[in-house]
Amino acid sequence: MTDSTTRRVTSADVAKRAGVSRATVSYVLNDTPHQTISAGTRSRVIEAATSLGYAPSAAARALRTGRSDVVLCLLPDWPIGPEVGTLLGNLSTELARSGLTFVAHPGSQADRPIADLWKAITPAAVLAFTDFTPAEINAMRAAGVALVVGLLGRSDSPRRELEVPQQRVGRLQAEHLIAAGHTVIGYAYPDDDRVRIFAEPRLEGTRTACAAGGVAEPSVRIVPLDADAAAPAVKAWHDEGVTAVCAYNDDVAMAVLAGMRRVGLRAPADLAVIGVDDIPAARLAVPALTTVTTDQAAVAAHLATTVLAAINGRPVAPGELSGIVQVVRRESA
Amino acid sequence: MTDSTTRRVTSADVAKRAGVSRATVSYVLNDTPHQTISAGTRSRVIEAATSLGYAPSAAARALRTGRSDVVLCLLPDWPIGPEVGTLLGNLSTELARSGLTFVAHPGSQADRPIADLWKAITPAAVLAFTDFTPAEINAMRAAGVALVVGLLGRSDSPRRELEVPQQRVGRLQAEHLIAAGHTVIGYAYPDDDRVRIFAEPRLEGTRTACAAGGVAEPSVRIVPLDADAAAPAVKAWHDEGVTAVCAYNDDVAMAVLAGMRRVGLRAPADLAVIGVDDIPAARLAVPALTTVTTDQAAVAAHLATTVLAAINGRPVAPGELSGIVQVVRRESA
DNA sequence: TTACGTTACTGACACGAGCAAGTTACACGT
DNA sequence: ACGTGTAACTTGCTCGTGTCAGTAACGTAA
Repeated sequence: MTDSTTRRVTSADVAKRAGVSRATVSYVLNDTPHQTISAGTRSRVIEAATSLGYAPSAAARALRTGRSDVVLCLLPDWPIGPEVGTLLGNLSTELARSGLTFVAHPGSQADRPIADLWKAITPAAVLAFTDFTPAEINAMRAAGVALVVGLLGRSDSPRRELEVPQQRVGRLQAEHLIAAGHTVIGYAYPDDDRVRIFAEPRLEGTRTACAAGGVAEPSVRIVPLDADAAAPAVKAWHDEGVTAVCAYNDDVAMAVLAGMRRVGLRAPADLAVIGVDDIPAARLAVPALTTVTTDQAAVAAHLATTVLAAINGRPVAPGELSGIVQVVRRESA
Repeated sequence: MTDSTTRRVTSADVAKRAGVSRATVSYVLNDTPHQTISAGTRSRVIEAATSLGYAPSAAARALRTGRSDVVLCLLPDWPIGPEVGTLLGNLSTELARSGLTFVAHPGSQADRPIADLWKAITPAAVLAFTDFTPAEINAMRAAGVALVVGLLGRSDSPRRELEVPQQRVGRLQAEHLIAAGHTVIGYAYPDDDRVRIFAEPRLEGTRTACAAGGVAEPSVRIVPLDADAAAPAVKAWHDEGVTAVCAYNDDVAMAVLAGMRRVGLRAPADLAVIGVDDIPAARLAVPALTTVTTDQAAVAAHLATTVLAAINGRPVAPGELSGIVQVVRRESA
């Protein structure tokens, strides 16, 4: 029965109800170390707090401590797919377990100088898919942000937690094709420049696998998401003797399939194709698309522990990332 | 050259630099009404603020005013597609233009009682795709949230800003098919119960269009995202005399196409199919998928003005929503 | 007894910004 | 000269918390 005119319940209300001072309430509710509280008082405070439905004001807390319990994730300006969506969802769940609130800020950073953004939220940590400049990182640190992570980016950035999974994706694609006996491999690179930060590490992984498997460097071609535009690339590969291609993702893989149809080639006989993500359309394609999935829950869990460790000042545990990506074997490769 | 040890720049710093009191700084920077400030002072304050790189602490501001300039959007627990992604991006841009910060909270509400969430952020407005209970709405109102919007939901909810666009989508699908001469229409309903809030208004729109076009009620069948599972539904439609189906979205539409392939039917000759969303895979399908797109930028703009109006206490302008959805004509219908 | 330590608290300040109420200084009318 | 009005400020309180520095009560040892 919350009355509309009711003011916010503050810790002073709890204190009055429990017959103690506000400080005591704070100590009890935060389990402040080196503060001795008698069992009786503790339970009285807790009882009062729950019965009043007390929840501390995040604004006041943030003002006092200089940081909030919000973890801010800056999303890239290109449309995110369902995979990134589930990754964020899992990450949110994982962080919530530790009392952190995860929020994402969509839209290009150009909208609003990102400076304003983290000043407006005062987050405990900031994650972003792209890089930060050293100046930006310093500014955030100074403003009380405990952790700044660029998930992907230039090779000189300190932390790039998503880099390894992305490379493994590309590696696994190539390994699958090489194991199937292919020796001349192509790489279908996306048309959209904005996804370069994802595409580069994947391609890198494919290159690594080719080198390790004693196979020539992959032949990289840009494949637009259009049958007519994809056809020339497919034809060029075929003329080159390429028998299998790793595609940046399932959309690009489907563009390759569409291009093949235009040129009169059949998968996997003339050209094997393997995608990434396992979007719903992949299993419905003709032929059904072989692809690589990532265990987003596992990645999220790893990311969450990294964030938590950094916020609490503990050393960051080295991630266990094996088995995080897997091939979904269908017809196209 | 921001030194790492530098503390946050406060309005007191600006005041000192400009040689005025803190209050004056506040008045200048907020254009407080009924406060007269001389031009000289005003420019000195502004100069000091910009040269120091001052940005007000959101925490302090939120504490004082009782609300922040954050607009919180609760995302549903099912994976969001690229369309919702761009909608959020546009909304973010649109709101940023008015000084509001848009953030999204992914993950199921079950993670964390939503009460904690808005207490932790103290947003100016809360948007959600699903409904709120009246108790939740009251609690938020009491806590200073200016606006609570359930974008979709039960018919007795006050505001459902996304309802109309969704209905128009379904209506436009059917209108397109009826205009092409079809008289027996099916509706391919999604397998996933979680998207029901989107599916219901779309189906509703299709029903409306059928009634208006003098055509029988659409034959609704659930179509899973799997060729084998979709085949029986397709066969049943064909036996029924259905010549065209509206699909919930492009994924479902592609499942229908896949099911048709299993059963040996061809689109659009034996059965016309129309999807929703125009995902990249739609144009790459065989046959290329006819579909309906929504102008997410326009929807975002409408949503943004609604939010702004409500926050500023102005009456909400009735939305101009015609021409927001359009058919992308390809081969399948 | 005094000195000292521990337990279990309380009082008061600080965080940074907004805003009501008070204070000058100056112009204007009578 | 004196009130009145207004432009152009400043002083000081407030929002709700976390936390440092007390302090009273109660031992306990010398």
